[in-house]
Amino acid sequence: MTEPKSDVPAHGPARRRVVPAIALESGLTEQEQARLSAIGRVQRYAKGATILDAEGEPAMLASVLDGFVKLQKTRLDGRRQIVGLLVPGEMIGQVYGARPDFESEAATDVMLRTFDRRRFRTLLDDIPRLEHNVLASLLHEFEAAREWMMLVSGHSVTERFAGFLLLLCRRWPESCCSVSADGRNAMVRLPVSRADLAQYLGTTVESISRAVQQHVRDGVLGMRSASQFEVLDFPELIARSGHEAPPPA
Amino acid sequence: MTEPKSDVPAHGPARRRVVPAIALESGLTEQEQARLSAIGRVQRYAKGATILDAEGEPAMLASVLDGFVKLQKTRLDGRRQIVGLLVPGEMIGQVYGARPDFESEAATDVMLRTFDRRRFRTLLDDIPRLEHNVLASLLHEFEAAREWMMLVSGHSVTERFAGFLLLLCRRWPESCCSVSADGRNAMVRLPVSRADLAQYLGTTVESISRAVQQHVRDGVLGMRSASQFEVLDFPELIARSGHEAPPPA
DNA sequence: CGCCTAATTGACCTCCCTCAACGCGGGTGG
DNA sequence: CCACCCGCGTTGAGGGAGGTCAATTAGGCG
Repeated sequence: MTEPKSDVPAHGPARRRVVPAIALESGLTEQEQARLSAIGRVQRYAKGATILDAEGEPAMLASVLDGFVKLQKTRLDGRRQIVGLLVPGEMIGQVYGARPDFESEAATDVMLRTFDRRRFRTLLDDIPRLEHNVLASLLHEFEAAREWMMLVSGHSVTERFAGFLLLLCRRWPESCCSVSADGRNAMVRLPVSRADLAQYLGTTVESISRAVQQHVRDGVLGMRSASQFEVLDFPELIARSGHEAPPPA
Repeated sequence: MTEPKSDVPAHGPARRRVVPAIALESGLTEQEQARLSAIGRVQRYAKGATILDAEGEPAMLASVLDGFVKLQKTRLDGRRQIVGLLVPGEMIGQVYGARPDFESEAATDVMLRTFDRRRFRTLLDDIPRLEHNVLASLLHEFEAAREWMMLVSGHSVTERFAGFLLLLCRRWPESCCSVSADGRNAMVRLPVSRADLAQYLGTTVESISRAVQQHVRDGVLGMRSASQFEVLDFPELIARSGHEAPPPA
């Protein structure tokens, strides 16, 4: 259960966990689960919808059930800086700190479980195991934040795009499909537009396009459609991302 | 105690907390503190020393007592990418996850309290309050990571350098001194070399130098020595960092 | 006083951001 | 059924920020 044993070689065979399925409920008694459910509501947001405003009171907490959510901050000049992409299992909103911090926006259609922040904290005091689960979720998010940092600080756009594809495979394997036996190639579907991608990677649509075509020309990627790629050479793609290869164990 | 009431207006009067002094011991009983002390050892590392290797077994955990520690990852091309700077109160090493993840290196001379990881986790199960403190420390680190991300993704080098100075004042006020009454100017001491700074900001020593001279020419900064700056115009420096102004409350 | 390292400055060149044009598909209305 | 349009992706030309290499200057220490 902690190792979903996916057949997707999230760059390289079986790296890390794939979809964490960190659930707030795990390990809770029936009664505790009931208390948690009592204050939670499942809500859906359409792609592009703002979930939490940076200014608004952070009265809500939410756990991502499906889809992904971008965390961003608006700069003085109006540009939006993405600081992270939340995948299922991660939490939106400051559980402890009161500061609103970042805006969260639905990057795709998403499904959330929302909680009243005050009530959730009460529960947190009552149920140590819940605090433990929150901590686990937080750690996961933390790790993701560092990965994200490695990604956006990759130097060339080509590098960042390669890194993004790999990140996608590793953290969101459902958008990756049909990997060949030798693990050298796979199909990847980009769930976002070029414009979004440009924003994520801190660049422009034009540069994204050029980076993609570069990879295609070099035979690392094949393109079925604008959002459907075939990875033709995994090792080369990894090399181009500039990151460490996964532990060859 | 949680509000050290520093007279340093960490860019703008009294923003957030200044030095958190998050201690693992806080709120523990005498006996619990004794158990914690029993497995901890105070250790010193000279500037530049490697504390934890990315490859080595993560058998050790540590809490930073003094100085600061850089978290970094080595890229394929040998360049080192800094993903964070740990200040006193924060923890090194994965408390839960087993993955070594990042190398940690002493950015200045540092003093740590180190723990055997296995024993620490045992303690964690026994003392819920300790887990709570770890969580608090982690949250702090998390927040710092996002701030760091905002910093390094600032677009021009000039912007990033301005942001770094402000971050330094906010998170490490001891390196900032003698702020004038109106809060417009202050002395700031850079605790690191240009080479380190370049690494932190993802750029080169030359570009750092040019950025500094730019600020000096424009009258935003004065330079007493290579590592001693006088902030002549705080508001302008903040504006140049490209970040939101601190809440003007 | 001479050495060594850190910091600065200059010249050059690459990458990518900007502005602009163009191709393509999918709708809608005639 | 076809013409048109509009959003999206791609391509091209030009310029600016900054990385790279190299030379010069300023500080610390024997």
